[in-house]
Amino acid sequence: MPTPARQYWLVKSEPDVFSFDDLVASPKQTTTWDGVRNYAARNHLRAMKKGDQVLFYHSSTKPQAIVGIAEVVREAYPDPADGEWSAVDLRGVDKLKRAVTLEEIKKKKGLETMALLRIGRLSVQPVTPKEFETIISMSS
DNA sequence: GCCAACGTTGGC
DNA sequence: GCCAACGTTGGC
Repeated sequence: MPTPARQYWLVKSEPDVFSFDDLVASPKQTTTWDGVRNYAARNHLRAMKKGDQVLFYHSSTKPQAIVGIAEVVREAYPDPADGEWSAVDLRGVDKLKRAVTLEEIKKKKGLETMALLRIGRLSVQPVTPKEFETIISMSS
């Protein structure tokens, strides 16, 4: 079977609760991404494949920004607290040299259609390869 | 199965 | 701290 194309995602976290630095400081830089209780978000979790790249976004903080890149290291399995829901394991890969703020994303041509801007409250969302690339280019 | 009430997210 | 957006719950 051919290797499937790598997919891209974005997850939100309140840094006061769990920041990207917390992820990197975790054993093996890996944590269980659980507690998601929204069906759209759950479906995205279930679609994640090992090796997919995940933008790590800090919400409810100043400034809100994408701060790092994580990677899916374990595909969806039952949420430890409630098996009806799903969890994945994420490993912190790279902290962005420069955080890409929500304000910059709003202004950037080509990112108008990012789920981050369109679907405010979705905590796990898909990102297109082009959007991913643009964010990376903005971070250096 | 509809929809009003309620709860939560998250930008401002 | 406010409140808009919107997902979820529960009565009917």
